[in-house]
Amino acid sequence: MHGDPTEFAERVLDVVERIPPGRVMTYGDIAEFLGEGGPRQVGRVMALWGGGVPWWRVIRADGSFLPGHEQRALKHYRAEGTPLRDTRVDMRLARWTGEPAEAD
DNA sequence: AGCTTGACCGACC
DNA sequence: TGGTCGGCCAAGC
Repeated sequence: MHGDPTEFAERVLDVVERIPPGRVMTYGDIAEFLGEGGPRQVGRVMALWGGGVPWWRVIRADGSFLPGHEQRALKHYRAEGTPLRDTRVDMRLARWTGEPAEAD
C-alpha cells in the first residue's frame, strides 16, 4: 500500500480528540496506543495538523508544556482542572492511556 | 545513498 | 531541574 501520511495523521488526530478534559497523553503513548509509528511521527502530525484538535492535551513524557504555547496551554489546564505540578502537568495523575474512564 | 532535522524518550550525571 | 547522549523513525535535500 501507499502509506498515505494523512491516514496515520487522521488516526492520531482522532485519538487526540478522545482525550478527556483534564487528562493528557504523551506522544509516545499515542504511538503505542495506535500500534504504529513512534513519538516523533506523532509529533510531526501535531506540528502539521494539530491546530484543529485539543493540542494542549498532548505533551512530552516529562509533563512539560509545549514550548511557545505555554501561556495558552496553561489557560486550558486551569480551565479543565488538569493536575499541575509547578510548571508541568502532573503525569502521575493526568496521564491517560486510552483506557475507559477509571473509577477514581 | 548519505546527512540533517524534528511539537520524542529513557538513561545517566 | 537541567544538560548530554544514543536510539528512534519518517521526511527533505
